[in-house]
Amino acid sequence: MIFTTKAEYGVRLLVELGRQDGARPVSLKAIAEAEGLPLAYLERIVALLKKAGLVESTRGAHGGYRLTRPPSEIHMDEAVIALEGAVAPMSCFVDDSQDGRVLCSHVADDGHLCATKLLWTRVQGGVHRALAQTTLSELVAFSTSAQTPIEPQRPTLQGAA
Amino acid sequence: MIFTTKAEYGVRLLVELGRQDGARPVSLKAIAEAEGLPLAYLERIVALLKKAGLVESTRGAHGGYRLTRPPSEIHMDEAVIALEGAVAPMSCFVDDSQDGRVLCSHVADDGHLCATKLLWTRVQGGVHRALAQTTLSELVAFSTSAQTPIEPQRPTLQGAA
DNA sequence: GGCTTCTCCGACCTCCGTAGTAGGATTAGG
DNA sequence: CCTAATCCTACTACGGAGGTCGGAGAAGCC
Repeated sequence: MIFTTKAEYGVRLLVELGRQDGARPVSLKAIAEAEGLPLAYLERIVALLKKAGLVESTRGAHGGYRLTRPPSEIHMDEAVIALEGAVAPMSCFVDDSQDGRVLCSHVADDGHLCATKLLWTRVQGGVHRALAQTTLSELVAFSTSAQTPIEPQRPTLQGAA
Repeated sequence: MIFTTKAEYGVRLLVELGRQDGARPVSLKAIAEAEGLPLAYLERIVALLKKAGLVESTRGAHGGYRLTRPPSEIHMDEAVIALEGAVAPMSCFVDDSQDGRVLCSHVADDGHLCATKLLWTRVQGGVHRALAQTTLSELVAFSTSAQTPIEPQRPTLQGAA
């Protein structure tokens, strides 16, 4: 169960942008060198972020990329979904949660539902919650060696088991 | 971000075993036919569950597999870890959480930490929590068309955002 | 004892997505 | 007009997912 490097590189790219003040655009080349990532590949990744409206670009000399919003308003669920596509733990997992019914593609041969659907739904909820609770500004602060706590800011009931 | 079919098939296998009373072992062939899964592939998957001590086997005629514990005592984190290996959202993600330090393989070229580590740690926590809160007995109940709520039994503070 | 029915085990295969490259077209400063 | 940058499409290599095959042990049953 892993994300791909698209998510990894894309998030690092966003952090790199978030570290800047945003006055001037930052070129991909600078980011690629700072993070040690392949430039040509980053181009494809940043295109996903642009399509999602998270960054904007300026072409030509002294051009580059800039965040469209302050880092504190960028939640990572948006970013990761833009980079990875829908976050679903299983391929048969279409998001039909809005109508309350839980169905699967291989529905019910002999009268019983696909048991894993319940599990994957909960997992997806957990992932989505973790992503949504994390903002880009937190990652920026964390990366600049500040001691951001791993646990998100919201108090949780359960003792971590 | 998906699990593989190992997790899918393995969980369905466990549910199929949990649906039985556990008095007699169930053959893989019966499970494969009931779930419509390839028998030869299931063999490899159930071996993972056996190695993890979740099922036990009886060889020979009328043999098969059986749960080693009642379904209510089988939490899905154990099962999924047995099936998928460690649940880490990124390949560079080694679990060094016990010593509190958060480090990554590509540590810090120019003085700042790997920003994504914070994010993946939270995601992993969310996944792990969702898995640990779900027991096999819940999945069994769910699959037999009972209306198990998607949200786990624990009351949660946050409104689902 | 010899079937049959199972678990077990390792080697093998195929396909597809990930990760990355190559090469260019377009846009904008200086 | 040259250079620095984004943009865009096609191409490639590699590894793992997903599955198959053939056979070797184990245990019940006649």
